[in-house]
Amino acid sequence: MTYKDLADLIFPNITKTVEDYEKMYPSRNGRVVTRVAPSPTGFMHIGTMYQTLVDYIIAKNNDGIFMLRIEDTDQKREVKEAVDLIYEALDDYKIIPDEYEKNGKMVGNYGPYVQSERKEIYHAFIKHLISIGRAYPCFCTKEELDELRVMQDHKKQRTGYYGKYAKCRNLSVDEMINNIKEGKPYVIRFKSMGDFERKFKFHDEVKGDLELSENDEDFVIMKSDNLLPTYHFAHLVDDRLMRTTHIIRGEEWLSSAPKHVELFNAFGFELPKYVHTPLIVKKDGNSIRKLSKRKDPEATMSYYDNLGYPREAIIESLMTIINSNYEEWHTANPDKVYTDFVYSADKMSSSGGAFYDLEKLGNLSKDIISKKTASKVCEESYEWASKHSESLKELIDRDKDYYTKILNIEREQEKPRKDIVYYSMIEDLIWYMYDDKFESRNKEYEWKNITDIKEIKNILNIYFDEYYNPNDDKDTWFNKVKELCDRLGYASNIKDYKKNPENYKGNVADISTVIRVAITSKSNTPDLYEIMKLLGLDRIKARIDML
RNA sequence: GGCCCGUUGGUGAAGCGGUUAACACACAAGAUUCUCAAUCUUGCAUACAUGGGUUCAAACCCCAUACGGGCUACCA
Repeated sequence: MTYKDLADLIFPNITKTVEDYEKMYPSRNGRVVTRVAPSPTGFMHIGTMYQTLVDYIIAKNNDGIFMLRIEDTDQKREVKEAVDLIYEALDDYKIIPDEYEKNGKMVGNYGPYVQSERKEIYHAFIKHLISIGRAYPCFCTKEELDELRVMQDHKKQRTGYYGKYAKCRNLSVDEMINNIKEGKPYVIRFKSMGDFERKFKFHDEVKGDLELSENDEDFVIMKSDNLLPTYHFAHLVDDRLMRTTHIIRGEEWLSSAPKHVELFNAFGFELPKYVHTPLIVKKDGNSIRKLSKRKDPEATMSYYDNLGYPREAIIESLMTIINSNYEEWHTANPDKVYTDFVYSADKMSSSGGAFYDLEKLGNLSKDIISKKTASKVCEESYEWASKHSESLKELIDRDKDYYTKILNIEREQEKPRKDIVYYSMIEDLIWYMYDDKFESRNKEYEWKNITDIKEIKNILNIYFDEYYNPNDDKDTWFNKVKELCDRLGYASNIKDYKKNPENYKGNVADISTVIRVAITSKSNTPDLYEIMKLLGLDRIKARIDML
């Protein structure tokens, strides 16, 4: 019996060869090809988004092709609907892959793009390996492997299935065939020819030139339960056949790179470029760790959606981690889109992990929102509210025009107001502009220096009877407030007040605060003049009567 | 335990043998026709993990130590 017989026994129905597939998926003539390859685990991790951006940028920079491939070889972890979630997330961020598969519809000629649909292809490659004696069935049980590990551990040796410990590699072909015929369960392992003591040069686009030990493990390439390949083997087959030129993946893969190199060599395939990106980490007390979906809500893209950050802000903040010179570039080129930025792998931080800074995100975000027009903010916040906030949606629905005007306060000016960080905070910022909310929601007036209600009413009565005119422009409006100050014994000029506070009952800031609080109940609001204009005299009077 | 990667101010991060060690966030003070959000100005920190080398010269090169991270699965 020969290896060929063994291969035929294991894969009797596989007739296509590696060469056939090589012809079916020809080289793409030097075009850059990247791919993001998430597993459908039920949520979109921020790290996946980060990775995606790198893939996307590299493809866009080089007029290349960006693919989305679903890695669903682990059926135990799979979650229903998770695939849709991935498409949705990319869609939200307007990152449209050039090649992908959705609802059974395939876009691109190098698919299928879902690993569970590629079984036959993997099998053809494995069959080839078996027939040349570079892969073999392993019948070791879970218990045996555990035992081996414990033993190696005890002897202080490297754990793993390699060299003399790889006992199934020494089975004769006849024994293997007999075992299979007896129905013993098995996995397929790669037969390594490597020597752990030997080093080879490996170039990583981020880390530079490295020296790694050769792989000597007979690692599993096909699982026993679903006959699907492990990541290592799928990477080889998929990225070869899809002609991926740049493998962008997290740093955690660096240590298995020797496996991949040996695999590519075994087939005589040219190695793609590897871009091992730092992980997104966070500080947890004294230790640093990967962002985890269980412990860190901010690890999941839905966290940002729920809060209502504009997507550009997320992209922007991720881009600054990807290449720290991005921010500088963007200030120099404010009109360009982020895909115009030229990514360089060697500028990527090679240090342990990248911290995702929510504070920085907030800063970026309010800057971005402040630069949008009021109607744009209206539109986007409405879209957000439709999914996440019934009450804000209701408020907008009442009168879109009025809502837009509120958003427009201090917006159309050289340095627009920056107080909205994300859309979910809008309602908290503007509720007092709605009469019913004002009446019901807050009876606590935030009076500051002047708290005597008689004095307050006195100030307001005089102001509204004799000074306020809705038709005044802003300068006139403020001058009248100052006139009122002078008349009532408050300093209209703060500098004067600071020099001789004992000469006055207070100053113009105190008077402004009284008006502000009476009308809005809050001591901090945007420009009072604009608020009063928007509210109109009747509504203002009604509010003052409520005091 | 073994193998690999890393360590620059409060934080992220430039730097690639000769720099006053950028820049951004945060922070502090002052300024502005009202509060807040901003904006402007200024400031800010004993920042190159430690100890040895190599060199006329080291954050940058080499070696050790410490610390952090990753991998060490029929998970990706």
